[in-house]
Amino acid sequence: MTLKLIKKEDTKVLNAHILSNLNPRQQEAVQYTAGPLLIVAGAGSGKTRVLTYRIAYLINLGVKPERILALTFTNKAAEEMKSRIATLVDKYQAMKVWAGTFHSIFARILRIESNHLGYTSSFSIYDTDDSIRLIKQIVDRSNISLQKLTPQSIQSKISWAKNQMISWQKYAASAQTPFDKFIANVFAEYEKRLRLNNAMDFDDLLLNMIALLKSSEEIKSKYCNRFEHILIDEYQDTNRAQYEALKILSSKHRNICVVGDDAQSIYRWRGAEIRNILDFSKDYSDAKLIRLEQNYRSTKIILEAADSLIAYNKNQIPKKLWTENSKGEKIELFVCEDESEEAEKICSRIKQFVDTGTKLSDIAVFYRTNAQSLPFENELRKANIPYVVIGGMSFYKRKEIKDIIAYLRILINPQDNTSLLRIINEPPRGLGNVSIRHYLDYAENYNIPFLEALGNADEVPNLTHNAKEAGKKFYEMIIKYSELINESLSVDLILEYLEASGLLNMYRELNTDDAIDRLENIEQFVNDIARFIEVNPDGGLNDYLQQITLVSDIDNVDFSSGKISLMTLHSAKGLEYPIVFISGIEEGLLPFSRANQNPDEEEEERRLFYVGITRAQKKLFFSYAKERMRFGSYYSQNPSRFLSEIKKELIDFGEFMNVTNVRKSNQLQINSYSQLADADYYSQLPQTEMTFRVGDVVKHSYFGKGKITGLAGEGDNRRAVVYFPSVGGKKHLMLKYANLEKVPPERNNNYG
DNA sequence: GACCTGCTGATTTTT
DNA sequence: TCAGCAGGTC
Repeated sequence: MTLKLIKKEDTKVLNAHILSNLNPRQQEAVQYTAGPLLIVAGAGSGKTRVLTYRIAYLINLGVKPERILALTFTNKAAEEMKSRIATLVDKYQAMKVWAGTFHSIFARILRIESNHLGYTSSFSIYDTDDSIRLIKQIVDRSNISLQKLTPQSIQSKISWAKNQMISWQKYAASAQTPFDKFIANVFAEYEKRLRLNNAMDFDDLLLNMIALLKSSEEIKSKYCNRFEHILIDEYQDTNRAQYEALKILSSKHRNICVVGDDAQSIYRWRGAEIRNILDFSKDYSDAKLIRLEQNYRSTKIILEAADSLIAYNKNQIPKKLWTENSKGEKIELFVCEDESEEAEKICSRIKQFVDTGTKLSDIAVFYRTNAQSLPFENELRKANIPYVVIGGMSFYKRKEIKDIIAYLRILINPQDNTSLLRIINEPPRGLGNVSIRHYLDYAENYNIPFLEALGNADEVPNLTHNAKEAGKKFYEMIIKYSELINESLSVDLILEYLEASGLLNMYRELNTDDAIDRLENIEQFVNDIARFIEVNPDGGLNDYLQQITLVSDIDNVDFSSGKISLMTLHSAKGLEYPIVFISGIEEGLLPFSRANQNPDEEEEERRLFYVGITRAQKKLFFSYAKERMRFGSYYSQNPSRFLSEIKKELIDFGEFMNVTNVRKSNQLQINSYSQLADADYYSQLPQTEMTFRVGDVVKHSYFGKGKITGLAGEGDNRRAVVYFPSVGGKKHLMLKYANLEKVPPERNNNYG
């Protein structure tokens, strides 16, 4: 009794302390602990703070931390959340909270319960790249010519369907066109083979979680009872499958607290349904709505710029962000000739900041596509300014690393045919396509894994002596190390295995720059494993492999390091920097070209720009280039329509102020100079040279500059296929009508 | 079966 | 521009 009283008193004190750090709205969000709660949290409104304080508050109230489930979008966010909770409550309590991404938390549960769904606990998790390989195998076998269907596009269609919870059966039933019917067949076979391989793709982690919860009352109540409180960050980016899983998981206690900002929904293309957040109050009619509208991050100018931009979107939850922060400086705009000049200008501005004592880690450069990072990297390297590129070609997606991952996977999941197929002849060991085919046929006939067929080489028909021996030898190596590694995982063992694989020697013998690079990457990878073993002495290879599959680059960035950050606008979500440069604000890039066709996509692109702007705390820069290298040639670019949507009094046009004189309507038009110059230039060209070749750069009166990728037909029927960056795709044009102008090559290549 | 070479298509964004 | 791959040659 006494004990209880003291505890209660402590709780009061502790929670009073927690609440004292919050504004009234935030306090309300933390204290409303019974029933569904929707927190609409604008950019920079202290969303993470509210989530972490809420969890700490719950723990102080006596809720067991292991009964709290916190789902985030990135592992980084989960880690940050955990470490912040650890500063508010006991460290060991904080560690017990189930915090992670949907994918990693569900994978964790699925490993425990795998037998209920017919998988083993060492199932492989396939990333997109693995899925595409598997699809390619299926397609190659089908003997159907793909025409425009690439394995990538099939993968994205299948993934889309799975995100919408459309099974292959449903997909097949509604397939109308031959294309769709073909995809339906691939889809069915793909699902079958995933099972056969004891593997799940990213989407399966969500779908199988739902299947698990529906598999029995017992399991359902086990998890529904366990999670007394569920919190979801970035709710605007959840998809249908995540939504369904949450609905079941929260059905018992109904303590579901979702936090999000519809204005920051940028993953529609991946199946995120903004509707989930817009309809939350419909799904839970008793839901409480709290708006966090005070921004603590940015200056008034930055906030107003963001606000004036996002006002152009129609679909929104009404809200108005405000701040007590100072007005701040205007946004500076850099107009550049091309992407190299853009990098130069930004880099020299960065140097100014550095010279006046700004920390490098306070500065970030954003862009739309990963490909845009290169000129910045070059320029920063020249200037000796340390930087990190976040995202892009992820370390774990490099060929040599994926090969090693496949080597490791097969050790713990002998059913993983896709991984085995990847490495069976890498390095070459005398098992080419023909032999592999025989092994695979045998495996299929006897319904055994590919690996086992290698072990039974003597029984497999049609094989040459060499192919039999090579198969057996490989099989024995795998079995040997699989046993050793399952006994105990050590770096020495891994190294020995990699030597035995022949992979290291292959690169050593090649001894090219590229090979040396790859060897270094492998070394780094082994170090990574060593680090893992050190931190997780009880963890198996299984845990390691899962972790690296579900982790993104951004999770591994050390933000305290003294480096400039370069990243895409997507990666920037959830981060903040005192100084932000947003580059490449051009039509075709931002909004990205495909967005032209669909107002929803345009709105998403606008939100993406909005996310970028609202990352900035003190000072924001915009830049665009008049010409940009794409696919090896220069194309002229126009400033983004979004620039004209931002109140112009917030932007400092600097030396380019005069450009605004060419304004024709009340809409701000900043483009013009390059276009006018170009128009003059082209009109002076002689119009005689009209024979076209593939690879020529041409100009079309409407689509602008493009590159010929194909030619067909004769005479009046002569047609060209032209890639136009402005539309982000190809157009089929009749030369007779298209009036294409040829652009002289020296105009396209003589830069830099 | 391994290796070489010339062609082609890719550039969104990522768990 | 460039990586990955199909197709041909040894």
